[in-house]
Amino acid sequence: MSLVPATNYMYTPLNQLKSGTVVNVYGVVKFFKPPYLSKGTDYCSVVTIVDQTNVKLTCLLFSGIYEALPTIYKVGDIVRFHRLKIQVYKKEAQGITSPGFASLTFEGTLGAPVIPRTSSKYFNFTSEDHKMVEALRVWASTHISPSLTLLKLCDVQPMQYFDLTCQLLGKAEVDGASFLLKVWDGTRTPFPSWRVLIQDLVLEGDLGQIHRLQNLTIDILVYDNHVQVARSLQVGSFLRIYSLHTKLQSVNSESQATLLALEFHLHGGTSYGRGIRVLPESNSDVDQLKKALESAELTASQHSHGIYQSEHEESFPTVSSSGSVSLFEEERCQQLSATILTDHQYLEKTPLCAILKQKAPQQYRIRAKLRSYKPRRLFQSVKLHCPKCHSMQEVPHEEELDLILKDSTTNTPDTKLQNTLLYDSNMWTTEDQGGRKVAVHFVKNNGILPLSNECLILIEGGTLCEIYKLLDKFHSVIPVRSGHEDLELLDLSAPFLIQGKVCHYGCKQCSNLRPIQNLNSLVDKTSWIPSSVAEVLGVVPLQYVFVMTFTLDDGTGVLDTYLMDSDKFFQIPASEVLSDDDLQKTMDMIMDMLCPPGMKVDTYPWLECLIKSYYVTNGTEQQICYQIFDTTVAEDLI
DNA sequence: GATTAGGGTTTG
Repeated sequence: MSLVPATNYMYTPLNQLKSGTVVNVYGVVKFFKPPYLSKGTDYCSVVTIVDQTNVKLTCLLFSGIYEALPTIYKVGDIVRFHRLKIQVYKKEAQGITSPGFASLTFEGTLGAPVIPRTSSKYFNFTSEDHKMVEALRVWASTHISPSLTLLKLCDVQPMQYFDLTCQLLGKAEVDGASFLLKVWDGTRTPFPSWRVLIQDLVLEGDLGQIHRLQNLTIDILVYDNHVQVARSLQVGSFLRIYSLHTKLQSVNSESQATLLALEFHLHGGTSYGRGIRVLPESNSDVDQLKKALESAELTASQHSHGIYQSEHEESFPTVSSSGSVSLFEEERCQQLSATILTDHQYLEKTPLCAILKQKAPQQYRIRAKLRSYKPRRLFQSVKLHCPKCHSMQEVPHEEELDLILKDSTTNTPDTKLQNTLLYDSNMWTTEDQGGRKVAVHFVKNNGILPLSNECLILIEGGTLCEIYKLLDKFHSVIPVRSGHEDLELLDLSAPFLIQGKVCHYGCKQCSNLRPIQNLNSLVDKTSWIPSSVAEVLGVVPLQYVFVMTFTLDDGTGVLDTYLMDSDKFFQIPASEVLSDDDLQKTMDMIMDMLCPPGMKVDTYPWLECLIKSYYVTNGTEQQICYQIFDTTVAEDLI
């Protein structure tokens, strides 16, 4: 530091920037793309900062040297830029590196030590800088919401983007466009990770460790521009992977059971800061991660030692409850169980300890208690499932739905498409909302308008609130827009049919939309059965399902099993539960009955269940999963 | 010496 002549740097507040000037600035990172190789000659990092003036500045930072770009690990970090050029792009100020650009980065956490991260050999750092950093920390603590995207694997949900801090255990070439990373963070995902098929020999890493950690490891596929970065990573290093995408996939296995697996993708491109950054051992998050890994490793090795022993024992014979159970006893058991079987009553009961030692696929009848279940919140357990491609997605929230409807109906209704043989039309112009036009088309039955409670209406430009109001009076609503020759369905992000308070969605991948006029081919134009409407419109309807993990315990062993069910298990339709307070209360009641809060496990009721076992395959190893089937909650509980 | 990218998720 002493080699640098004492310079008094002036820092320009972000609300006083002038185009064409070169300035020094301080700011809190609001958004950033970790450095990546640009299509030119340099590395690039895009960083948006904000300061106490509440003005944002997006900066384009280029350098031929990766380390010369700011070492930002997360949103909330504080940066100091020297010699940043201000220019105007799309009528807004923009920062760009100018000759001699240099940066310092600090942790943004209040109270954390103020240690600059930089690759500069010599830099100016005074008590004034110290004060600047602390002032920004204080300001940010009340003006910037903490990032919610840094998640542990145990907290990830199907279908989300998040940032993962992890250790690299293995890597493998998959094909030119994708590369496999095997990582862990010491916690277990709510569903087992998918296993990407690779040739055994191409996996680089400690195979023994990967095998021992089993489902504590996840498989991440990285694509396109991330492949070469991934290829260069050192096994054992600590990483932060930004904007990692999860997707829950169900695949029908040989045993006909549905396998649920969580996929992890780092898609191509750098949108939303997608990328990978190596974290140094000195990073405080790495410190915490290491502790979590150590304790998880300990548990895993104990566990794997147990499995090792059991592999050398004779495989456990299927235990029948008492040789032959009398019919009377059988009935009594059924009555005492909170769940009953809807088929396969002839199967004999198997203790969980025996199931845990057997191969898949098998079907079992068990009697156990529900120790715990996930997710705990009802709305998190309801998903949309495509019976054709088995993809799983979240149910859009009402606010989301409102936006989807707004976004997909920007064009005004075309009067040429109104009043056809299929429907009579009416159009309104709203007064207070900038003249928004709403068209409603009343679908006729053989040229005659039916009673309103049997009438399907097509609506253009209506808000969710307006649609709900119309549903009080009319049978069903289909949101549409004016196409070139016919009214057409909106993008399948929007429901293709709404009845009561239930939105019926279609699968974007499997549907092949057909013209609205095809509604004419429906013979029955009064009952509007969703599956029939879907069929004539070329929509593959998504099914509402409950997806839950039940941890079952019968005193001999503990088993995690999945439940994927539309209405048979709880006898509550998953499609209606989100919009019906009474059904929600019933659901909560059932769950409290099956797994009473604040009570000892001994006092929980017994559940009689049928479960299927099946394999999740992973080139070198196989993991067994279990799913509940043909079981229903006893009626006297509902 | 200019270029790179110019925040706003893939569709594997």
